[in-house]
Amino acid sequence: MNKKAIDSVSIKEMDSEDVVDTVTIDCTIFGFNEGTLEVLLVQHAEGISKGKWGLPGGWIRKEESIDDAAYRLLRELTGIDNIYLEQLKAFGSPKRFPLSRVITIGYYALIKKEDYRLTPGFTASAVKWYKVKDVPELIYDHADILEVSLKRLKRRVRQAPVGFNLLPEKFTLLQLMHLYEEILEVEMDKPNFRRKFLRMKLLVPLNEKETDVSHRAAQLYKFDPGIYEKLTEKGFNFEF
Amino acid sequence: MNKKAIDSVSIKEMDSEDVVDTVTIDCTIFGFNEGTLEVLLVQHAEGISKGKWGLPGGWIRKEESIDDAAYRLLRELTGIDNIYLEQLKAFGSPKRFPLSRVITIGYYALIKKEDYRLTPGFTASAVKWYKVKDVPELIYDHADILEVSLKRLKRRVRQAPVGFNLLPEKFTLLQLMHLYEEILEVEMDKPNFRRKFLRMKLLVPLNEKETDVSHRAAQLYKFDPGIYEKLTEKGFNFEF
DNA sequence: TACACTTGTAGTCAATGTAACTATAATCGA
DNA sequence: TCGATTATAGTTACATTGACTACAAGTGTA
Repeated sequence: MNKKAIDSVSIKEMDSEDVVDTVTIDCTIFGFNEGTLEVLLVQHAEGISKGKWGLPGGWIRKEESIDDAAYRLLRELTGIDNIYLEQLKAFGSPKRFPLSRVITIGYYALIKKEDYRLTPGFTASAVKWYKVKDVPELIYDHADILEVSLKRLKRRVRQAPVGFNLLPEKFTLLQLMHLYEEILEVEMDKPNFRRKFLRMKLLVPLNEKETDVSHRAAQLYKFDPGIYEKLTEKGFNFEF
Repeated sequence: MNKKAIDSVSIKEMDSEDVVDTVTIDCTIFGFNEGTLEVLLVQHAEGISKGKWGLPGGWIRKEESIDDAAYRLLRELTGIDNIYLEQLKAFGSPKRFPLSRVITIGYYALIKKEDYRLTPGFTASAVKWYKVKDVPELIYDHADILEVSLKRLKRRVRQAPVGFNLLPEKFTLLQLMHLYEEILEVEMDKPNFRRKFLRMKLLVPLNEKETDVSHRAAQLYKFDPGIYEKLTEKGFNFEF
């Protein structure tokens, strides 16, 4: 099988044949920008899907675990090392990939856009942030994978404070609320949101306020890593 | 690769080489018996894992989806057709299977033990129900898969009424409560449980009561398939 | 400088759900 | 008929929530 034809994105892997050749990884990378949820898509430069957009992905090396492969691919694409990453599930329709039987393992990642920088190795093919509500047609079953990612994110965000991985280090309560509103597609009440979130002691108020706003500046917060970890493990229940 | 050596359980598949040879399926099958949660394990009859117990599994045919493969394997093993089945995730440590690089896709299933019957094709190798708290050492990474299955079941049972798939058609409120207690490993209060569950209108009281009990007979219920479906999709929130 | 406007933050109140109980009803076996 | 056992109903104190109102703190403008 000609891997070059299959997936022009996984440039680094194409040189080596030392990969599992029936299983790939595809990853939905979420970012949050000015109140809007976005995904990172790549444009395939050659092969049968030339010109079309898809989720970034690649091959698994024979000597690495699938999680390691996902981290590696993400690092290669975004330059970020400490990333929030979770496996979704495997996608395995027999016809999902037209040239041969390839099963793909879906992942989704949450990144702080401020940390993100495009790495040189990838500037060859186009890479672009798309608003989730505005993605173009995707190759293969990537629309499926994106949809499952979104559902999973919606569920996850109500059970653990993973949303923070999309926000900058310092943020206001309103930013946080807008994040939840955007992901869950609901409208919330400011005072109630505030009360609820502050009660769980996850947020640490900083000695800083917003700057450059034309109204009363809001308190900036960061989150308490200890409580964050506890809540991520134990989970909470965030009903709206 | 000699598939016979890898997994003696997937007898039916061994004859055919028309399978994806780097990916398997392994399935945790849960049953509920007299207040205890059980899993169905198989004993490998030959190969490197001879005599050891593991989760039932097998190969994926080239022309079937992975979900179809899981259903097929389950049907072959249990004789049940309409089974509750959900994919867990893929497991892919490079060394999880000693002979070659094989990635496995974990599933978990819930069955009503009354429906279960062992099929002739499988009586060759030993098949046995084990109490979840009493499983023997398992091959490969099957202990991992079982652990993830249990975690998933715990989470799922609080979000949708999937627990019913483990109960017989007709059941009492107390049986239902014991099921939740067993899965979630908590103790509950009868009156409160009753009130909470009845309020969601999921249960339909039958014109029948328990028989052959040496105390006041309890009302028998079945669940309302319409509401069941709605709740399974929409989810609920069952905190205890 | 005063005032309007915007957004942040605090507090109120009724409705709802829950945990921990107590109390009563039904049934069986002795 | 009585006592034991389990089903089912009801009570109460309490916490959480949603929908509000009110006020504070800044900005920009007349």
